[in-house]
Amino acid sequence: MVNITLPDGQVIQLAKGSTVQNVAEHIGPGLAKAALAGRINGRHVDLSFQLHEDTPVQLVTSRDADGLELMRHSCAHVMAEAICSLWPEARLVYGPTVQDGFYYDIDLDEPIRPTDFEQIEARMAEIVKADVPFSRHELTRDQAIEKLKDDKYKLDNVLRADGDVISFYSQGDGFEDLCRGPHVPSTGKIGAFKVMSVAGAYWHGDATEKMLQRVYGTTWASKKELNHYLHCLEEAKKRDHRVLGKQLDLFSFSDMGPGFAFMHPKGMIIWNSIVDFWRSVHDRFGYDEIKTPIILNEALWHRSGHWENYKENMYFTTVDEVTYAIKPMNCPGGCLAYKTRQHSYKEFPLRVAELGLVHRHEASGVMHGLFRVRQFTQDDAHIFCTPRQIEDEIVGVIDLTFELYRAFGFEDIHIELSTKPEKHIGSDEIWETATESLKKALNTRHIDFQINEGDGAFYGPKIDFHIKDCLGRSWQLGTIQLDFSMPERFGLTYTDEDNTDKTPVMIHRAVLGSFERFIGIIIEHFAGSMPVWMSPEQVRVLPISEKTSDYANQVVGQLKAQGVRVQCDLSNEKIGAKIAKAHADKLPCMLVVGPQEAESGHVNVRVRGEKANKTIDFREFSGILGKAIIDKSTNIAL
RNA sequence: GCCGACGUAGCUCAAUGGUAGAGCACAGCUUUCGUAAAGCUGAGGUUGAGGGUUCAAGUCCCUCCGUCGGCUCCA
Repeated sequence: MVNITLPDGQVIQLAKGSTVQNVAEHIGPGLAKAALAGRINGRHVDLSFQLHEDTPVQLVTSRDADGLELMRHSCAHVMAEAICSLWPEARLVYGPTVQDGFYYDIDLDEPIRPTDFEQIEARMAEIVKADVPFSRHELTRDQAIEKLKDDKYKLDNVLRADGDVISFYSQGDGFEDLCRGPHVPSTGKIGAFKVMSVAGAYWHGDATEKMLQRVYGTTWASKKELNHYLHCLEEAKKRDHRVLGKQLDLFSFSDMGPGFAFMHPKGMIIWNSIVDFWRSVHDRFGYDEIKTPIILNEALWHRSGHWENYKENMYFTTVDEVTYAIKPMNCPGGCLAYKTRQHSYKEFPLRVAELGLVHRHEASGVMHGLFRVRQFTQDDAHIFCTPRQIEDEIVGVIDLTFELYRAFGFEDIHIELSTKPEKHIGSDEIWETATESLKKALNTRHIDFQINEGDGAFYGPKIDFHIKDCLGRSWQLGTIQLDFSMPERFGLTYTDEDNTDKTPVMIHRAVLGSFERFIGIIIEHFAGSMPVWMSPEQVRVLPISEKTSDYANQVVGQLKAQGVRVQCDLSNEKIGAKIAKAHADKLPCMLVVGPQEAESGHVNVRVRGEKANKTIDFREFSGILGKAIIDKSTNIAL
């Protein structure tokens, strides 16, 4: 007999060699049916796994996150079988699960097209309906290598696998695939699935290797959950900043300049609102602001090291037989500005911000709305300080960063610290101190962080800030990088207390990262419904008919005098149509006015997203609106 | 840059190789209206660009440009 400890502490006794499935059956018929796999000390095992010694066992069902993952993994095998039966020459490479689904990389010269998905799904449905068991058999490493010697991809997988036991899974009798497992007990246990897309992917993610076809699919425990997922995808599409940017007339792109955004008047209001706020915070944190040229002599970029390391991404131009570079970064210009006069330790730390417009020639396939462009504005700053000031300065940047993020409602902030890479400059000692000061600064603020060993820039360690938006997607925004190279290369100096010239430490930092990208992120985060303070149009006055035009204009005039961005809808439309239009434009607030309101000096307020409306005195409304703007409220609360 | 798909009116989309259409938006007129889209009329196009096949190309073929989904890269 073996003693099986269940998660609730209960111990059951079963015959030696009983399977995990037997455990489920012992607990109850419902669980026996729902069980997909077992978990022993954190390791997943098949239901057919035999228990030979006392052990804790947990059962996994489709209601567990990892149960769903197993189901997806098994579904990947089913899709692989379907594809192999439709294209016998297809060679399987690698088929893992990913967020919300799975993919399978396939080497097949004939392209799989979206129109083929239906056929693949139909074949998959047959396999699932047949409800054939997944069965595991094991070989030793050597046996597996011998078996797979003619299969370049699977052989590679075996060579990369850990352990001496290599397992294979087959479903039914025809299809077999190298796989660590475990799997759901049979194909019938796979829930609702859908083939989603196909795209190219390099083998091993290496651009010099062959391009494979990566077929993406998704699996859910039920049809209902699958539909919910597909619905969510539709919803996410509606808040896509590229869609909203067009719909709300915020920005555009032209064939005449791929990757170069055109910001429209409404987009510029959002932009300038952020800049105003950004300036006020930087002013409070003791920053100066400069602006350096966009085009500078090529020689500067040789000195900075960009020529060697970044030339492929830079734009160049020649005027009067002199070659210039369009700046991809602001730091060299910042160094030139620093060098225009002497500096003393007494003026340190010197915090110099720059909303710098940079150009980077990104590969054509990577552009993506405002998220990835070829021209963007960095909210950059360079802090020149002494080594002893590093820690305090980092703490200051962290505080400033959190303050800015929180103003936009980003509370879920994740931080990563990247340390010395193999290819680096500067002594180990200085790397050690620098990394320690970054760590200490984070600890001072009691901030948890993840360490990415060896991921730092070649010139210094860095901290990256990632935020999560309302859909739970993660975005890297800010970065703080210590630099020991640039001040040296540019011969930057300051006079220290002992009257000797020393090289300052340079801290590069960006908080929002790129204005373009940040605006894209907040558009998606707020689904286009911008908080009142940065809403392009804060209030729209909607007169019931022309009879109330005068009063409406009077209300508009008073709000304008108060500095509110307000418009009046004098179109020849019924009030319902005006309201619908204002909703479509995602106005934070609309004021319906008719003879009744005109008579009493009231306004009927409708707040974005709410069906209810309320008639209040205009002065009262004006106060509420003013407070919502100052407080940076997402919506107006009556 | 690589793989695949796509590109029709301002926007969203139709059109077995056979006369390019609809809805919304826009303009004019009617209506002057009380809370999520009134009615009529009108204007709007070298179907991304350039070649080719064909009696005939939005549709088939080639090249280029751009967009989308990924890969690689990255703010």
